[in-house]
Amino acid sequence: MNNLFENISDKNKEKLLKFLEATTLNLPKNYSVLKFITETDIIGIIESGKAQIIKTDYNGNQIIIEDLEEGSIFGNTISLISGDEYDIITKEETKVTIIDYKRLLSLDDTKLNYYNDFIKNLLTIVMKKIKEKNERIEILSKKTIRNRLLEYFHISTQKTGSKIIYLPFSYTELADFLAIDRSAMSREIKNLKNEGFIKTTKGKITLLY
Amino acid sequence: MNNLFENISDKNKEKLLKFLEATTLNLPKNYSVLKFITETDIIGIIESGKAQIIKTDYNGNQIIIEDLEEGSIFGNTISLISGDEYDIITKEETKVTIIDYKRLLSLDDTKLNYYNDFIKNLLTIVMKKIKEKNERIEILSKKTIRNRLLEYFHISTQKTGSKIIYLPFSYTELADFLAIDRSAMSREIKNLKNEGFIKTTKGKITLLY
DNA sequence: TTAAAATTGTTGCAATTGCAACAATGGTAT
DNA sequence: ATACCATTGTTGCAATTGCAACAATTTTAA
Repeated sequence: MNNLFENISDKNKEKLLKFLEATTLNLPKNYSVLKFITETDIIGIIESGKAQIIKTDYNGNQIIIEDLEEGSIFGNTISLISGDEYDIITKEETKVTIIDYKRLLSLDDTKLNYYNDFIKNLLTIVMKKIKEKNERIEILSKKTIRNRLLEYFHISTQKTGSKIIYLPFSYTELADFLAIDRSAMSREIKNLKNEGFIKTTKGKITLLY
Repeated sequence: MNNLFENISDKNKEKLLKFLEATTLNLPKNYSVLKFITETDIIGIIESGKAQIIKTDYNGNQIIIEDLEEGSIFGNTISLISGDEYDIITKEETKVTIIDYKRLLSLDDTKLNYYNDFIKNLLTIVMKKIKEKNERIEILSKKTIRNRLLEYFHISTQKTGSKIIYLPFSYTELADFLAIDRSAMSREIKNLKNEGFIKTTKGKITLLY
């Protein structure tokens, strides 16, 4: 389940969004989503397109907190966007729906059964997000580049059941995700190849162990 | 908000738990919580005591995924406890309530308004958890020990508004949390002190910048 | 098509880190 | 009080890593 509106008909979805006073934004590439939002407590849904949650720390360094795709949700409550340290930047033309979180919680019309479904869907998505965060924490807890890579491989194969890993992003982005220097990662991948642990083809890594 | 039963009376809490066929376990120190659980999809609530979610990786290394205190919730859905890689170990005498997650989602008696409250509380807690995970990811994304410490300090002061940080755990545990070698951390803290950035007293760090 | 931009590969070198080993201190249980 | 265990501090050293700089390749946009 990846869709906030699972089990909710289009008609009911519309009703619900009206109840929640949802607004929809169509944003071009490389735009800040949050610039258009004035409420303090929101949940956003990526209807189409791609975006990233980016944090800029006190030194000006940026890290990608999360990749957002179609169906992804975000929000200050959900994804820690407090103050001006966080922003969400569209990576392509993106359609976003914004709902007011407090309004969502106060809406207590139990006659609306699709409202219950909606909350449950939200819960499921949010829990899945925790799983993903835990996985990343497990990776980042490894002290060497090699072990981060191996942990990443391990998680991938656990998910797909396959020893072939199709990288969902570029090596540059993988290095960011693993929080290691790209060139050092490149060196370590070379080592793993030389030692016969892996084989690489364009955008694909095959485990030989 | 930290309590799953916020705004729910004791009477309704009891009713709800009965509906959910909840079971309560009283476990001594250093016991595996999951050993006593047969269902596959559960949510656990720490009623009293302390525990830790621990992952053992394929090399046998253990990392602490999360500290659980009174009021904390956990579960395979919530906190990624899949297979035998994860376990929850009590750190003292601990009382745990277990509910069936699927039953929770299928329970659709909208007449029970406290059920809605329960779901909303659950949602709020889970979102808070994401915030915490994001914070840890931000810390672990830093490449040097110094920057991990400074990020940790930064987050602490952001939360409390104070330049005095009361460490919630020992230095040994802090090093684990930051995923760095304890002795190397000790060295870096000494450096920060010598350079006049911080001052330390027992269980307390004061920022001088 | 072609120029520009982004991604990838490579390597030397300095800096940081983990590791190991041990001393010192503090806390706890008997 | 004392023996035991956990936490903390310290340091040398080897290994790993980040950084910088540059070449090669691929992708993108005009």
